[in-house]
Amino acid sequence: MAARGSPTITTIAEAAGVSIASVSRVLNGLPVRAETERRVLDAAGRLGYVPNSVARSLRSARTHQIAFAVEDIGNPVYLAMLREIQPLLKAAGYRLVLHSTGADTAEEVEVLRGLGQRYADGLIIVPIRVTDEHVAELRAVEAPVVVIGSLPGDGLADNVRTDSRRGVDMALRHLAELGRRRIGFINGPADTVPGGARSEAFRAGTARAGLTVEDGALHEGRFDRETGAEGVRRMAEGPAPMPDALLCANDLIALGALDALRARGLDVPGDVAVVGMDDTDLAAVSWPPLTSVSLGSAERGRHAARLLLDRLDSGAAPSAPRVVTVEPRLVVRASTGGARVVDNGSAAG
Amino acid sequence: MAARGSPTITTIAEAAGVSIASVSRVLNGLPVRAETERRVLDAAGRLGYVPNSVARSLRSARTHQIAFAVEDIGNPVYLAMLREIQPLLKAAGYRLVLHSTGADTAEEVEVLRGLGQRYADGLIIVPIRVTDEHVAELRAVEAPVVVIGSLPGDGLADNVRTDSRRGVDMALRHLAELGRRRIGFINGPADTVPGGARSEAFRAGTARAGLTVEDGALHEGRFDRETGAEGVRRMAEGPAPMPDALLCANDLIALGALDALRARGLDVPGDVAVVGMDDTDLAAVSWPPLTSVSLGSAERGRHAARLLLDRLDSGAAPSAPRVVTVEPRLVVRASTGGARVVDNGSAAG
DNA sequence: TCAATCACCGTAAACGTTTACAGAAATTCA
DNA sequence: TGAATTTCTGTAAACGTTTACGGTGATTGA
Repeated sequence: MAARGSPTITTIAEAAGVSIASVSRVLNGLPVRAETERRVLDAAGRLGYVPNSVARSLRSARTHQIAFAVEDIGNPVYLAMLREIQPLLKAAGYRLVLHSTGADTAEEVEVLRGLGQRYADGLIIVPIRVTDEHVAELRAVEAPVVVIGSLPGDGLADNVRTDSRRGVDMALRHLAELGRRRIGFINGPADTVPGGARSEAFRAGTARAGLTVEDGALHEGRFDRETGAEGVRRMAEGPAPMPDALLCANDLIALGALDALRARGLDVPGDVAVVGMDDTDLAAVSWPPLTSVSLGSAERGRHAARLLLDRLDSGAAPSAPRVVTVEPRLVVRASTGGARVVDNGSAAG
Repeated sequence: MAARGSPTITTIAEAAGVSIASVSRVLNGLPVRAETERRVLDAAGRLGYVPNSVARSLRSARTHQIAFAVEDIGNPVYLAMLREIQPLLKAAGYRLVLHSTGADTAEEVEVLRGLGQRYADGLIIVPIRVTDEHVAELRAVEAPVVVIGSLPGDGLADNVRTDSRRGVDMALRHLAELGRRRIGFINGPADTVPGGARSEAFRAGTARAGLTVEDGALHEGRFDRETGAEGVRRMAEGPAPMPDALLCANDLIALGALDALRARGLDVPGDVAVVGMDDTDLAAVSWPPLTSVSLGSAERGRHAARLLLDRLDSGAAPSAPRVVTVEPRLVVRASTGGARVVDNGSAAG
């Protein structure tokens, strides 16, 4: 048969005058006679043979692909994770399949279910919500999954979390030290994983610090700039006195707040101190530079990748799911005062 | 045989009391008797059957995956492309495999070569340099490839370009209208695709406008913030008078320049007007907001995805490679004056 | 020199699909 | 009712690998 299309192991075998088994052995470094090896390598080189990864995957039940699923890869938090995950996977010989699921919870579940097609050996997912369906699929799925963001029940899957409560406390303590007492809070949707955690953390933190927070100093919207601006507008135009500090549930919200404050002629940090969360690249770029609670996005990504690779590579020992918690840090910039100190929070309870 | 592991088409066939061919037919919507369909769907549902995509790919020689390769996905330009590409691919039923190659040219070539493994049906690549090896691989590769960024020879591959020269001209014209005459230029590496194009465009544009550019008003470094700051430092400390306008080869450089100008007490745009390139999200966030030449990153991504999907889906007609050129736009913000006008350049020659 | 051992190699089966082909069953028509 | 036609179904081959198994030829030891 004349060689049509790309050469396969069969083409090489014919060209080298050996069997396909010998070709495979040479290609996989199994012991063969020197002469055989020479002829196979020669033929393979001459014909430009490249092994077909699909056939390999079918035979070996390993795709050497790992999926990473987030709501929106444009979000700097997920991007920071991706930037850590990608090189680790590459170094371990895995390709990365990227899913941007969008805000629709059903799509996340769809990704989980899609793993059944076995196009990937494992999955790292950052769910925006965790529904019963998520839980059911997590139980059912066979491939290893690492979830970033707190999971409800124990033992569902490997889990990388962050300590939102601790992070919020660090921000509140910092503001308290600056003498701020009227703290406002602008949040994204409270029914999401991060929105819920941060709202709860704010409630708990202010309560513990003995601060009373008026209703007018709370605003809930989305995790975007408009929400930050809208929150400031409501607070400024409402009956209550303007807060002297704002905690924003992410940096985008904080940027929107900065814009709106500037537009109203309010000085930051003079009139209002502003703290963001996530410490994305934007925080360093904005003006004034934004104090932000780092929730260790990059670190969470790194841990997730490590956990998954561990499960995949070190035998198939189905050990119990592990939980890793990443410590938050407060990165102080000009939006709360001039000091450029990094408080790693190591002394907190 | 008891069903071990996930159910396959064989498991379903046994459970339904039909042949594997019938199962396949039902699953693919080919005509079968109503009774057969019922039994197969029933068994499949009961056992939670999910087709194995690897086996499908092997049989059909279609992976339904498309690779996207860039130097660094953290770069907002590539991110903007990705955000357009991803949903288009998803809608067309393709998964996205992401490669971040790093600055190493050899890795880009490796990605091209890797396509021979047939893990993807096509590739969109944004080369940072185009070497002879790139060209050779592009000729050799069988799967369709779309290159973003100008290719040297014609007909190598589908190609999406931007008109850097035109974009630079728009910026220069804008600065000229503001009365600026001493234009400085801070570039990234001139031996990269974008660096080369932008350097060339600046040379041509200033020549055409009859502007003389002194050596001291040129700086070349990397495409990062430090380079912007360093460029400003050199110009300010050099013997020549400080330029009254700076064109920066991307927004990151421009942000670094803004920082350095502020640090030296120079007013933007009063003393120095600053223009960035790429019009990334950062431009809108910075202070002052940055006038920037949009090179249509999102649009380029969209075109690339369309070209590729076209080739993949509309028959295997191996038509001649196509070239799409995206028009630049100047987005005017405060860093060159207060006006908030978008000049879409439709009147330019 | 002959048997026992060893190194290497080829045949064939398997991974989970899709599909060509031929045969069986159902339907149509006279 | 019987033949001709149509519709449906099952068997087997194929996609490109890896690998168990058995066989061949060379090498060793007496």
